[in-house]
Amino acid sequence: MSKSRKKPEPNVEKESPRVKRSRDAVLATTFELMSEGGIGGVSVDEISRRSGVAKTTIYRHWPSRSALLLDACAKLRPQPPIPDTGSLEGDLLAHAAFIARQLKSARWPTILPSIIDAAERDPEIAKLHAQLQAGFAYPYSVIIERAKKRGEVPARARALDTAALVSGPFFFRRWYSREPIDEMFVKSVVERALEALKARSTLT
Amino acid sequence: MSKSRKKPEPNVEKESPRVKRSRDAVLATTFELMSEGGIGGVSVDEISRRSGVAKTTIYRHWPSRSALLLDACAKLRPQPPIPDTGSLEGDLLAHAAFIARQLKSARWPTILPSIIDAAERDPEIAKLHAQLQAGFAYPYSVIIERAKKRGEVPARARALDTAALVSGPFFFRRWYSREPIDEMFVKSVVERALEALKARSTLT
DNA sequence: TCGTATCGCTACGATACCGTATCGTATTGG
DNA sequence: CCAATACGATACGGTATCGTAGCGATACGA
Repeated sequence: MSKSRKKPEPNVEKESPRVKRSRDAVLATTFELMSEGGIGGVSVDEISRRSGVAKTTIYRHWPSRSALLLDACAKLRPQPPIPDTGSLEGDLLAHAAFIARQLKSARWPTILPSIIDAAERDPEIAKLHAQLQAGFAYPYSVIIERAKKRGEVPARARALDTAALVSGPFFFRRWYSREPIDEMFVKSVVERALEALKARSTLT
Repeated sequence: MSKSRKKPEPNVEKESPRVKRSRDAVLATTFELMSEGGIGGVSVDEISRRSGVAKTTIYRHWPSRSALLLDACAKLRPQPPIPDTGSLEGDLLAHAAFIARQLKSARWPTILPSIIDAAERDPEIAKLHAQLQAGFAYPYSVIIERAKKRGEVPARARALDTAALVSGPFFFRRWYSREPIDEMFVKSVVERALEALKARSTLT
């Protein structure tokens, strides 16, 4: 009930250096395996082998493989820098270019399909996916909100629609048609999204 | 070497009714399992249990689990009806609405993420994915080609770009933001794609 | 320095899967 | 009707996986 009294309480806040080493090593290796083989390519035995941390130790820190996976996925949030160029067009272009770059070189685009697949059935993963999606949409909402204050777009403009109009075509190229996302494509997609935002006929 | 001579040759063309029954049952069950659990949710033992076809028989028809999976995936091609309303806008709207409907109720959208995931690493699945993608893009190319003949769009318009601009936002909603794809969204997305097609500044 | 928390190692048990082997039975087509 | 073919049932060997148990070694922190 009360804070503490007798036992020093392992103190979740300040971990012993040893447990931190173990935990970090395991999480890093897990993420690495995820990058290589998706969620399905991660096994506890392999994590143990590659990280040098004993399997028993892994199970001392996480109750199950799923828990470990969810924990490791928390590292996925990219925390993108939200551009602030002073204009809606500048912000959107900068952010779109950033996403396009990430899709080409970052590691999370390799993992995401397996998360989407798992989310299709596993509700736990679905929750994780929703969190990732929210973080992904956040920059758009900031950018649109600023544009509203500047009077560049009507108040009814919806950030998520812009996200769909910009990221949608990018994702399509990355995972479906597998075409490269060149600069021209980024520009024209953003151009289209801007028109949608400023159009009289509201989006949705 | 020559066509045939002595043995009646099992005659791949005209299968014995028994083998057809077995093959069909197995393929149907495989597809069913894929719909429920994605590619990863398919095991030969489970197919055998659920279809009533002995595992030995399954291995008499397919050399491996992968071969069976690829065979079953051939059923995925949706062969969508290509609309011909007489105008580019009508065709695109009709086709977009069809895709939107499929995304909501058909079974392949449940399976596709697992294919995408597998294609990220397995070259065999990657080939299958490319075929599916080609079939998916085909209606767009027919529609755009007709519009070119009518002079509705410049000759440099690219069908795959239109596919990205239309299907991209749909896919985004289906698998990322998980919002429903209502009729308004379909209309506005198609509107945007039309603007892109007719814009002076070329797409890509 | 010394007790305790944490660790590594090895070995389990249980399950699920792939693919093969054997052998007796049922269907098919001539 | 009869031989060839396909089939079902069962069992197997091999591997990979998840999680747990026991036990001795080690690093930390007071």
